[in-house]
Amino acid sequence: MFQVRGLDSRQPVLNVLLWQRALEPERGKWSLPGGRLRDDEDLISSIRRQLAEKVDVQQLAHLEQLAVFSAPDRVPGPRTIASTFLGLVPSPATPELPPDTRWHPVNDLPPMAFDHAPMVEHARTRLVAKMSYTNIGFALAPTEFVLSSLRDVYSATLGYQVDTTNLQRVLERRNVITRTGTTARSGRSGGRPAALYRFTEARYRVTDEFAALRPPG
Amino acid sequence: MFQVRGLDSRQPVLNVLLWQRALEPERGKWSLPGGRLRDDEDLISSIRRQLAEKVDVQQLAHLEQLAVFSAPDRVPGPRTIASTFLGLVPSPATPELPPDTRWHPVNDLPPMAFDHAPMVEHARTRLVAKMSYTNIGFALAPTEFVLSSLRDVYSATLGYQVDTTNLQRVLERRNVITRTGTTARSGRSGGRPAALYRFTEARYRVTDEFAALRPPG
DNA sequence: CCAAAAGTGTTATCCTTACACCCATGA
DNA sequence: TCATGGGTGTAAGGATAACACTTTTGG
Repeated sequence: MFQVRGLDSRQPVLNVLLWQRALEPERGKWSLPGGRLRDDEDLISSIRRQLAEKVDVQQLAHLEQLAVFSAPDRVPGPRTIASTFLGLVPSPATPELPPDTRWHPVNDLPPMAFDHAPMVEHARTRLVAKMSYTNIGFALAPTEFVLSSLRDVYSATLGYQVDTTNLQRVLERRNVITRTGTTARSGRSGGRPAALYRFTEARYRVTDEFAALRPPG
Repeated sequence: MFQVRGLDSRQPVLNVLLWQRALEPERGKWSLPGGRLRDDEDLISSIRRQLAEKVDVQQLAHLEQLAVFSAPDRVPGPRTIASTFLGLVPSPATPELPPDTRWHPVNDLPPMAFDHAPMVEHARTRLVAKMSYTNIGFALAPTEFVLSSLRDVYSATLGYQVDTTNLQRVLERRNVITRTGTTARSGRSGGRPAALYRFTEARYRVTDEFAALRPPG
């Protein structure tokens, strides 16, 4: 589960939700949330159930299947196969967390249990790719937002500075974002009030199969 | 497993290898090759083992994980989860097939067992997407080839007519294909002899994250 | 010499980045 | 009226599709 955190600060950062193991093996290391699949549920239902134990699942705006990790010795004990998912939580949400659970910046991960570090890396790669040619940003941004906030969401996720002006035009041309018509109040230090936007659709969609958001330079 | 078949004919076509069920349930319908995972192997090893029973696995140039199908009732009997893979066989290869196994054009599938039809559709979508921004064509094309053959491979896979000239320049600029220096003999009806090419790398590689092969029009 | 197939040159178009400039607001 | 951020205009660059034109071969 990813979320862009610190949208009000100067440097918002993409975070991942981790859970610290209380027992051996790998005690003290951090894990992705998850658990066993029951016989009467499919993987998506299972993941939703697992996550419900950690957070308010209502806040999960997107959930998508990723790779399967199946090395026979990936965890000690009986053979276990991990099917990983990408979950996204919109930015202003602040889910209640159990005490053993914390958000961690993806660029500064703590010691990770088993093969969970490559899992996070893989998930981030998929997310970055999809920011280019889908409207997946809806699942990370607030329902209504100012362009500079959206730019922060994209910058934090992609890992490089995005130009607000061009982001606006690219997303407007693709009809990914829409003006609400209202404007936000200007900050305490003055400045022109910004127009409010929302995502045109609050459902995952491939907006332009061949589109690109290129890094600067 | 996909292969472009009929490269020498006027209209080469993308095919998928299917196997006809001899027993209930779904007797007579066609299945993707596969089988159960053993405790001491990971998914890739397992798939290679399963396929070895159908074809010469040496001819498998690319193998890649796709989606997991996990609906509890997707097959009758005990709960079974299917992890699907995309396998590619280069074009001139003609693997020996068991009698219950046949190549079928992906655009004209026979009655499919269980949820195997959407599996094929999903695999083809992934393949088409990857033709644009990776060198995955190496796994479908002959080791050495003439540009018009490569155009046929791309056309069959993508499902629309590709322009030879532009394909050449796109792939050369990305350094995906290389001239061998030799030329093929011209056909019986005359014509200038064509230069032979090969793929620069015989390993899967993302060549240009933001590249596109757009359909005509 | 002609048909056929391969290969090259050139243009038009589209998308995106970069950046200068204008606009609206609070103090 | 000035600083601050928001918004628009415009130009430049890069990649691709379209297509006319040239080259090389067999009959």
